Amino acid sequence: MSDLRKVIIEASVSMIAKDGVRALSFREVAKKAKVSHQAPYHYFENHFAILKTIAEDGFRMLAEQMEAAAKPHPNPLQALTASGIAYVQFAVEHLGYFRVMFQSPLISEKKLAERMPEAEQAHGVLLSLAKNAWESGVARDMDSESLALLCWSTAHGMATLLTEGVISQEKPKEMMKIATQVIEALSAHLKPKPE
Amino acid sequence: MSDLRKVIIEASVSMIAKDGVRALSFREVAKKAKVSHQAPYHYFENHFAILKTIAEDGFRMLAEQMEAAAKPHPNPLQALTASGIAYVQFAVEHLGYFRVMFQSPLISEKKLAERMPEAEQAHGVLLSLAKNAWESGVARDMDSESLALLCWSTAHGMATLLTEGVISQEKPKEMMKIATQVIEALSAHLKPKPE
DNA sequence: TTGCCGCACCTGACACTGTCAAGTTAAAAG
DNA sequence: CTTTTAACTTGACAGTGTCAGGTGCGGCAA
Repeated sequence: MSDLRKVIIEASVSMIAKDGVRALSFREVAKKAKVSHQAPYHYFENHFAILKTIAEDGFRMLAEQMEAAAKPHPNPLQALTASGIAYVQFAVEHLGYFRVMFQSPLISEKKLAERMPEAEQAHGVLLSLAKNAWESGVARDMDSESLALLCWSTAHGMATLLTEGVISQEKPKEMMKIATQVIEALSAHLKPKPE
Repeated sequence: MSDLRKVIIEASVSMIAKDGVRALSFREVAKKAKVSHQAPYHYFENHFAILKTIAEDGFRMLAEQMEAAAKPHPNPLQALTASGIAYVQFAVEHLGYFRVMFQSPLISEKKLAERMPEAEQAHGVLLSLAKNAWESGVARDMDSESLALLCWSTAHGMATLLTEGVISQEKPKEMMKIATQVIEALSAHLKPKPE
């Protein structure tokens, strides 16, 4: 992989993490990389193409991080919970990627999975964790897809509220404390009650 | 209130609902309103100012819609649940406003409430609904602020996943069916168990 | 009636943006 | 030694936000 290509992606991601998707500027990126304003076009056809690349990489990273977080837990509900916390952690640590994945204009076009297998794969990780939890007796009043969607919504909402500074503008550590608390509270209420 | 001002806001909101916050263009708006490219500057100091106005209006509308949805329910948990569904409905019906409220660059600056009393007020509605529910015996394993945050996260996550087309690109009616199902599932798990 | 004020706009210019077209230059391939 | 190709560069264009400076016109004091 070319060096400049990597520099361009890194600069773009950090610009987006700092000031939002809107703030991405090819010319600014080129300036940072000390190349001409057209150099980025050698690696990416246009604005849209770099966002797509970033989103694909992001979904790959997210899937990895969720799986890694779930792995050590033999209890399926605990595994699901841990992956939810990892989801928020990914958003906090890789805000640039996260914003592109869920805020960029490439989202609102067609079904996400169809045009991005990486997103489908990350979704698959969630679905299988939810299915395991459901089969172990969690939330039997709904189906496992609904359980997955409930968990996803909560984690995703938490992630966006925290990273977009709606709740507060704390340090990452503070953010994770809040997120962990909320997600574990949800988990506690999903746990089947022993009779 | 001036006529042109209203036209400018409406055109901006519809542009943002269609193609995202990034797609807002003062000059395009001016073209739509059939005025010169500088006319909008008579009502809004700059790009930022119109986003702020839209966000303020949006938070006012959201608070109203949540309160109205909760009002008819004597049961506090049902009231909280209804306001959660209303939250998603607001996002679906007023996507332009919703995006500005939570995606625009004015978010990630300082604590939201400090610079926008309207947002603080909407937050107040949520807090009081959650407090009522908590006092009626819901989710006693956490405090009422955490309950509020859990509900907010779920509703907000649901709203963004649906409106940004991550889950699917269905008709509004379909979206609301999914959202209602998920939020009521959460509600069912929060309900105190009769011994 | 006249002169002036200020509101609600307009015209023009500037720097900046994405992107098309057309070089350049140095290494690899034949 | 020529030709091709990869990795860029320079130049130009339309579109953008926004500053500076008009313009016309209704209202109002003299």
